[in-house]
Amino acid sequence: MAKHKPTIHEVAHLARVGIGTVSRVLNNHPSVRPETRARVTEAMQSLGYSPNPHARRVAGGRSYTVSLVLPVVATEFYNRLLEGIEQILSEERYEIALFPILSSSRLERYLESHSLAYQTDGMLVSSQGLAHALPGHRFPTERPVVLVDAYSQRYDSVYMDNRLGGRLAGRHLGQFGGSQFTITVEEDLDKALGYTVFRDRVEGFAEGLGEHRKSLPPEHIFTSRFSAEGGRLALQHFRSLAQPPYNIFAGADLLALGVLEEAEKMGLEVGREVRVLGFDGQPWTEEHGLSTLSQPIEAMGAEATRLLLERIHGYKGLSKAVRFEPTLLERRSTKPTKVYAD
Amino acid sequence: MAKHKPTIHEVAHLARVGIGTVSRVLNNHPSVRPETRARVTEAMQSLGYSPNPHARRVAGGRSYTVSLVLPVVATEFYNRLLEGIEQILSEERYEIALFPILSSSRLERYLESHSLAYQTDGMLVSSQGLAHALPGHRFPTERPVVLVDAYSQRYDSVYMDNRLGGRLAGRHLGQFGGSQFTITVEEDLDKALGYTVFRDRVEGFAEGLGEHRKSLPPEHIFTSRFSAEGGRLALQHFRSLAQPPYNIFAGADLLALGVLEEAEKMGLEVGREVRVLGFDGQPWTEEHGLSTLSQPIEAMGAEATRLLLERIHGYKGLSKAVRFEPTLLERRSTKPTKVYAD
DNA sequence: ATAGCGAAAAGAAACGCTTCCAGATGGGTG
DNA sequence: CACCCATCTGGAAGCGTTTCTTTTCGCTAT
Repeated sequence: MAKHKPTIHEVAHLARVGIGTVSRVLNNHPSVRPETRARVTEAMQSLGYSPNPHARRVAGGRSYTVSLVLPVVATEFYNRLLEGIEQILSEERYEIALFPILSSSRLERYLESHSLAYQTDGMLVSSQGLAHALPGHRFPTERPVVLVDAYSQRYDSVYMDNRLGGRLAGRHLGQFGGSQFTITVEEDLDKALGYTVFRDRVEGFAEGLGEHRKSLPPEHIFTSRFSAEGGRLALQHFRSLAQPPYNIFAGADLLALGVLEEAEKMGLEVGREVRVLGFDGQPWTEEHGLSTLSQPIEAMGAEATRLLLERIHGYKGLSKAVRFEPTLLERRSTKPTKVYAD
Repeated sequence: MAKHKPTIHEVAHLARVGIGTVSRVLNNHPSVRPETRARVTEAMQSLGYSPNPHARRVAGGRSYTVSLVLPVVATEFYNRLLEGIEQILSEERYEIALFPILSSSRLERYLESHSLAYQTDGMLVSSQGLAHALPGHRFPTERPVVLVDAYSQRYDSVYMDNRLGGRLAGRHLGQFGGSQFTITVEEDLDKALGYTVFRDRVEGFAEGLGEHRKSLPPEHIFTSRFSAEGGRLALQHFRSLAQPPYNIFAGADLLALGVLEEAEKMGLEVGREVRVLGFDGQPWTEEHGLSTLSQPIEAMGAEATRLLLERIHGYKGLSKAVRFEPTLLERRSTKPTKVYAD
């Protein structure tokens, strides 16, 4: 633990080059001889040097840091999104600064133009509502902004086609006999953020069922908070409405997990008496044999990051929107028994 | 929206002073005549000037930014904690940089010494486990660190006495007739963070009941995830074990809310057949008439921040620990009917 | 050999601030 | 009235980088 962080000068001295050369190595400037570059890299290693981002920012106007503004509902969704984002950023040696929105008052604070969020090279914003809450739908910054899991005309955006996911769910579950149900999440907490995620999934589900000439009665929609226990209550409720088999499209894997737990407790056979389909494609769904609509969340985060870096590097083209599609993973929880003709 | 952010030079020019004076005004240096100070302040106002934190950091070694490392389980607890912290920081014109730990891999990344988390003037760390996970229980930084809602010998810390809270719960509910129950939260998600919060509360509860010569049978402890629905399942479960009245100590207000919801659905009278006591003292408990153990969370955050700023300003004393106590708020949900003699 | 050229490297200037030192100002004193 | 001291103020130096200009070097073409 050196008391004193090594500077570019010490690296330069040790590698017997000028400070300019060290800087060029840091910034991957092409005109450094490979042999010189190696010497500098080695010196940096041996000194444990890492560049001071504040100095870089002052001198070059770039901090090699990107802001990520996101509502933290601490779901695995954001975990995985972050995973995808950090993957790309670390490859490019960028740092990430997180700005979680926990309340709307916090949101407002982030919109003030002197906020730290704007002191970085660019912003990734993951919140539909945030983009809309702003005057003129723009952020008070000249730096690039990319929206993740949200859509805007002004900025580049990447988003998940939740409605399609719902439709796939309807097509899949619609093939089975028995009643159709769905569990959705109350948008209460997220209303400030303008979520339509779960609504889109339910609407898509109804459409998908329609392709089988089946419909979704309003009382077959159970609204819950975002928790496994919500899924358990949902199954209890459905059981009071109809006889097995139950076909249940859960708006999230976590809800589906609750359904599985409760089915087991009730002694209902999963895959026959209770069929349940989740949404998200969480890693743990596999071990539970849970069918799910897998979302390429990491890929979405990665793509957003690539778009942002492209802008940071000076790309000026028109803003574009990239759509991602969920895909169906069929597992035991919706095993297609010989019931359907085909 | 000026393209160009005003600098200290422009402020100096407009106020007809030197840059040194402007800097002194910024840093509240005493030796500036009030009249000069006013002129400078006015110039800053009219230019919309705000100092560049990166430049301040490079020049003075201080960035007026504090890191907050915390596990984001997006509970209102952290919301309120942040509230208390930001209150103090904004008074002192400090900024805050948040480092939410969403997974343990992220945790490790934050421990690397070049991480952005260490580029600030000090750290507030809210995670028991984090402090212990470190080699030698120290963070790789020379800058001050203060622990919030955690305890350590090496650093200043402020913490909540959860066991006392449980004891208060036991003393209160123990006075009533009927069976005693508690709902606790599985520590699964938080095990990496070394939570003992909920365990402490349950242990305290048993102690408090002991003062009434009552005990807490293991099967009267329901373990749930952190959700309102968990409280509903808990009440269902308790009902299968015993007749009313039920006295329920919920480890969190959110769980207690579920109990209230389910009691209403079951047609059980709250305050007589079902008595429930929450923990946290969330603002919304009042409108629900929910008794709760109120935690001075904001005060705890504020105190931690004060300790940190004190260290940043150079205080070198021995590390201290400040304990905060929950207090009982009695509301309808545990209305003491004439049942008890006193 | 030598002029000429392009590539690579050195080092000065600049980024926006803090800090320090020297200079200016003004009032009190002998 | 000269002198001294305390109080304020101006601006140069410096923080750790990037970037631009200048210098150096190693070749090729004459």
